[in-house]
Amino acid sequence: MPKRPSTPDTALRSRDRDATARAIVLAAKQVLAEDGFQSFGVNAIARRAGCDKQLIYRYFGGLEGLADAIGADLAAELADELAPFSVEPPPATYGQWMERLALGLLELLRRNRLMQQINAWESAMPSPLVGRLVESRSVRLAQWMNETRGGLTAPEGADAPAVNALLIAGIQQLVIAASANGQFAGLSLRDDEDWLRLKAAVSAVIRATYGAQPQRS
Amino acid sequence: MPKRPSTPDTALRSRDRDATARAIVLAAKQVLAEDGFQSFGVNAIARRAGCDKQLIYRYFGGLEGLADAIGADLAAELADELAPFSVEPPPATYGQWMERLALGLLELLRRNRLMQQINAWESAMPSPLVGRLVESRSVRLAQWMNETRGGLTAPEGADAPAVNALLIAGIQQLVIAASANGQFAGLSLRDDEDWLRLKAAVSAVIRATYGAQPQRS
DNA sequence: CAGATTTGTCACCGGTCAGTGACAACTGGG
DNA sequence: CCCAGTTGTCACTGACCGGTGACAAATCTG
Repeated sequence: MPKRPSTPDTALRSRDRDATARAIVLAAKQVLAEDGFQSFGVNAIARRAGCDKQLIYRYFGGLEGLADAIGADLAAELADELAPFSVEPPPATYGQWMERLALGLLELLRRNRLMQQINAWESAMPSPLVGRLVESRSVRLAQWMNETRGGLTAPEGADAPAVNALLIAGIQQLVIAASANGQFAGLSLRDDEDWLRLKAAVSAVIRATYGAQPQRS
Repeated sequence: MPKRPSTPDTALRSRDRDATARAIVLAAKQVLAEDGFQSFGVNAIARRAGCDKQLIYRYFGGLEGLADAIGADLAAELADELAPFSVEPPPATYGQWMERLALGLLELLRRNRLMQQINAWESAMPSPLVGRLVESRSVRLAQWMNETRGGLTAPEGADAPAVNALLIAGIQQLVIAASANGQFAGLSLRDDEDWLRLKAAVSAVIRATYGAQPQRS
């Protein structure tokens, strides 16, 4: 046979733009989830995707366009992960709703290393790049909250937005810290028992603040 | 006059090793506080200190030694900032103590951009370098907590370590998010009124969880 | 004064980064 | 079959990084 310069059986690595673009998005998500936002650059992503970085510029117009593609990907993913928490019977009180939301968010965030990295990135060094990633996520989350809250309102005297922001921020920070250091403020956060203990504390705080009994009106 | 190659009046920039070392530590703190841990490198610090990066290696043995020097600096600073919260009359209940601690930490952290950056750094990408910065701070804080808590103990039924970690994590995350984005989860955190509102929420949560009345025993 | 030491500066090395232009290899339509 | 367009690769630039060796300038010590 005459010498064929390359790719004897080219069936595997067929020249498929869509497949390559998908591989790049996947590689970018992996790089971000596993190596952190420090490594989120064209070189590392192309290396991981097994293609040339030039393709990132050609197919996505650079990192920003790629971030948009990832954001769209994430929005769909988030919707899927959020769905299980909606099918249960609707909460009877605002406190029940918030408790379910907080515990669900904790569990979801704990198992999703990609979202952890995005949150850490957003906190550590906000940039238009990470902003594009966050946008779709927060929109989808707010939408889910409105759907599940029903007509429930917080008890009078409690500043629900402030209290909820405090609790969600705490959960987010604890998940990030656990992923980074395995503990926070002396509280170990490694195995499931540790997390069960924290979840109990979250429930206790919410019930104490919003009350366990139904609201009037 | 004959041509003198450099520094016509060398009185200002006298060759003083200690002064130069202090200038480097100051520059490093400024770089970290203002530009974030991304910029915490020998080049940026030397540029800001107005000297050559070689001196960082000579006087501190590299970035790690410099971090140790900053840590010592910070420990003293923290002790000064913590002092005002100790002079008041001792708290009567565990909840009062925790409330004072949480609000004090919030205020302290909010006004100290350097500690914000260190916390963000620690969460985003733990490294031996940032570990050296964190160590002295956490030791000093734990010491202060033991001194001010007196003999107070948490009410039975409340998992104080978990609840406190949740609250402190929330405060920390909110301060960082405010510094980065001016808001969190839709809660604006820009002017003093916003912070007053958050502080009220912190107090309300702590009182609801630990109870406003004194503990027995 | 003379020589050694300290203090400070500069130039350079290898490496990684983002971004770009040129080119090779493959594919499909005429 | 041939040619145009697509897909992918490679080499290169310029910038910045951490780190180091060589050297100039000031200071101290005898």
